[in-house]
Amino acid sequence: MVQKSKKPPSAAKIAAPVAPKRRGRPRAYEPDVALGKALDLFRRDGFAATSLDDLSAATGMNRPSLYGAFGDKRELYIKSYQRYRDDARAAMVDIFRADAPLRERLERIYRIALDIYLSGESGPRGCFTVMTAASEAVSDPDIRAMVLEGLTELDKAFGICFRHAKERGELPDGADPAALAHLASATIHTIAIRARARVPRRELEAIVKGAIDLMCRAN
Amino acid sequence: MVQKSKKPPSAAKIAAPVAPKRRGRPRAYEPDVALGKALDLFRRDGFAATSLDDLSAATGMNRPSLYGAFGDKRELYIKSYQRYRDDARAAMVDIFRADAPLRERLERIYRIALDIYLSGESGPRGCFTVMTAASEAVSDPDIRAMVLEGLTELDKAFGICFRHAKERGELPDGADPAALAHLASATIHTIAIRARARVPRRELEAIVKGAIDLMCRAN
DNA sequence: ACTTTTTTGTACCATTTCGCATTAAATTCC
DNA sequence: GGAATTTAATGCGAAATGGTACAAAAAAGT
Repeated sequence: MVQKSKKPPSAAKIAAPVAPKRRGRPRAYEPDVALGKALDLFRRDGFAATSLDDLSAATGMNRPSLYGAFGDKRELYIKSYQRYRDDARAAMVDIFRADAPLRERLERIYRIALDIYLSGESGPRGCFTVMTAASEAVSDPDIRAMVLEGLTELDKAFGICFRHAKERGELPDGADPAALAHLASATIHTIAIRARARVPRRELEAIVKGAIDLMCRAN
Repeated sequence: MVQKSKKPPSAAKIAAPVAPKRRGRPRAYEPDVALGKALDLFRRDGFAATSLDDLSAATGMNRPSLYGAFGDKRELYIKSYQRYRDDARAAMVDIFRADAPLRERLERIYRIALDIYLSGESGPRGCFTVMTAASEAVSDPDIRAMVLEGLTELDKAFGICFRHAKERGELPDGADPAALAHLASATIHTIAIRARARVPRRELEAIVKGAIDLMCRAN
């Protein structure tokens, strides 16, 4: 159950990613890259339209291995979503924490977001949080909770951003950081959706620019 | 192939919805209400997770009748989407055309939108355009075109709204109607997504209020 | 060399899914 | 009343789907 139950208890403290000398037949796949492939498929087609055969083919693992490594399809979807969130957070956290002017921070956040949403060999894949909200979230309480967490996490990050900017005098006194944060999230959501409709990057950047102009001049 | 090939050519000009005296066994269903039921299902579960059996049960039509009336599953989905768009347009067009103050128009539009997104017996169903963008739009060009049309139609309606308001002096000279329209659409999208994550109406209304405040005070 | 452990690979099963072929029913036209 | 026409109802069938049983394979321990 525990993520990394590799090392025998007698192992040295230092080594974590060294070869742990597992007992049986070695794995023919790397769990991390396999999960990445699964995520790619789920992001493109969604939960219901992605079959275990598809996943098996994409990961190179046969079905029993898939099942043994990640559990059933739903569990794999959940793990894929967590992986997506981890990646997205890792890509943005530095920018959210950075001590740069508001406009610059927003520009960098949206650039990263567009990179994520527009990537994909067979068309742009959008935002997995939005996709999951649009599909499984209504019927599956656990997944819905994760989605809600993803949405509020973004709201909060933007909220801190705008509160910080207001304290530094980058925004007028009347500015409402919470409302601005919701607008910043809304802009994320709208470009994620439009990306999947294959709106070209140019146009999405124009939408972002308009939104940033409004948010930076808010009163 | 033609939508309404009911009347014999000798029929009177006046009568369109009167009983057309069809030749064979009468239909046991009303196409309009059946399509409405199908739309309900598709909106809740999406294309892939809705089976023909589900549709058959919900509409009361058996599978061959479904097929005969609407074509295969994909065609039924497309017709459902068109129905959704028609309904949504019908619910909003009067407000977009009305000659009321900007703030009031926006408030009314978002109230209608929330009504649509939050309705549904088994949980809120969100916006079908957004759902379709999040699922079939990447892989199906025809559906993608419809989604894109839906997105731009909303942008345009809001655009006219803001341009009108600017001409009437409700917005400062520096205001950018196109950018505001994108923000208004973004607000639609964000509440549609959050609705499916079961964010309560109260919170959605607060988000809408914050957005309206910003849009009406835009400079 | 033999046992133990872990993973792989093949094959299978029950169920679901979509689509259609065929027959039975209900209505109008003659 | 009988032919023609349109729809309903039953049910089939081929394929796909999620999941698992079971034996072979590959490594470490003894």
